[in-house]
Amino acid sequence: MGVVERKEREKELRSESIIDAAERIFFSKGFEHATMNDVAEEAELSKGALYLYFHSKNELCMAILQRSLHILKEIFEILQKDNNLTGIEKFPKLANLFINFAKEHSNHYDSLLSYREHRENCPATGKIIKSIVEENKKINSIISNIIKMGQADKTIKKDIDPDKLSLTLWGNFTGIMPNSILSEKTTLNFNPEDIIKYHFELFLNAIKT
Amino acid sequence: MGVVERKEREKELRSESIIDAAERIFFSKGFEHATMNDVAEEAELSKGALYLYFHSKNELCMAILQRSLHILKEIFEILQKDNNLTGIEKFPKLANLFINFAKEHSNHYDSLLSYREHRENCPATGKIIKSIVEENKKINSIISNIIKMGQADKTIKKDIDPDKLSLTLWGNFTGIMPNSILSEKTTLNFNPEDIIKYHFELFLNAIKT
DNA sequence: ACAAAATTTTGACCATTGGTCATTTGGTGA
DNA sequence: TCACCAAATGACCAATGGTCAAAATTTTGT
Repeated sequence: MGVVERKEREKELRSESIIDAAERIFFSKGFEHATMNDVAEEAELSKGALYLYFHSKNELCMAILQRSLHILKEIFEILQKDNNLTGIEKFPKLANLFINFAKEHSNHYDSLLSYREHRENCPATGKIIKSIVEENKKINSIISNIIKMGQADKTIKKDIDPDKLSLTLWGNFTGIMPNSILSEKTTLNFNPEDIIKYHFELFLNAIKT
Repeated sequence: MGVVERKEREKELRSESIIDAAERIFFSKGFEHATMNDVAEEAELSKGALYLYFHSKNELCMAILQRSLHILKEIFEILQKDNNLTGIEKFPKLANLFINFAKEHSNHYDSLLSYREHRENCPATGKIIKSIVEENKKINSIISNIIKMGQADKTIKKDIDPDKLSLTLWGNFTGIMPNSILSEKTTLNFNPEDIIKYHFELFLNAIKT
């Protein structure tokens, strides 16, 4: 009698399908202009039902963010597992992968940047926030591991702190690119891609043996 | 008969006093929870009047952001003008100044990070946005100049691109620190300060002659 | 000094929307 | 068939960003 189990599964599915709907709506109309009614309609549910699965519009947004982190993590994971590259060779690949992610999943990339915007109302104890923190940890640990591999294969300096460098890079990813939005490309006509690559180039010189 | 001039001046003053009020309200209640009525009351005006000076709540927020950039620019400017330091010596000072700014003007610092959030509804042709772009340009040019000075006094490598490096650093400032919020300090117990300093340390090694 | 004209300010009003909850629906087990 | 319960509904509410016709205030012309 797996009724309970089935119901649980169905609840999970419904939850996912709401996030699917939210992605379609938020990504097409933009978070601000999308209403919960829109999402409800797209999910073929009533508005009230949404609130059985998510506490607020913001939390729904955080669920999307969680997916974004997950996608990115999967991408980095492939690089981490690649045995044909040395640590230092993997290093600039991180930049490429991130830039590609930003291009190919531009909506999900955007959702990453809206973290501060939507974090507020979501309880830190909630499943979604916990999951986000978890994915974030994993991403940092992947980057950190790649650096450690480089130290093991002697292509990266021993005195580099992998954890600190990992956080530094992650900060860059989420800082440099959106910043290029601020400068409106009027200042200089470098695109964010150039800047990230340049950044990695400098770092490369600083860390390679 | 300087009536027109006087009126213009008064309009400017009123506009500034509205921004003053908005800062007090937004900084104490938070942007989301502050209402235009709150601001109006604080500014001793009716709500309708606010809209004679600012197109929207978001634009009012951008006016605060403009002030934030201005403050930061002034701070960097002092460093730029210091004749007792070499270029490379000024370099890590940038990090310190920014960290101090974030600490001492934490509300204004926060407002910087909300750029993406509030940019949307503001017309790019508006005075405020133009002013923001202007301040941003100046900040980048100050950083860039400091690097050039370092190249002139031979303390920084000639083959470093000052503009690119400037953008890279600016991206860091606005990326690493907020990112530490995301990681909720659970991952590792480095504070953002450590990370920014570490970042600069690495860069220092990459750029010094 | 006064009134017409122009400018600035007001605040009641509107439309929208995030979120709630009493009620209904529909599947489950006996 | 019926009692039970979780899931879903959608009318409803409160809050608020923004509007605009009317009022208040200031300036101008005589």
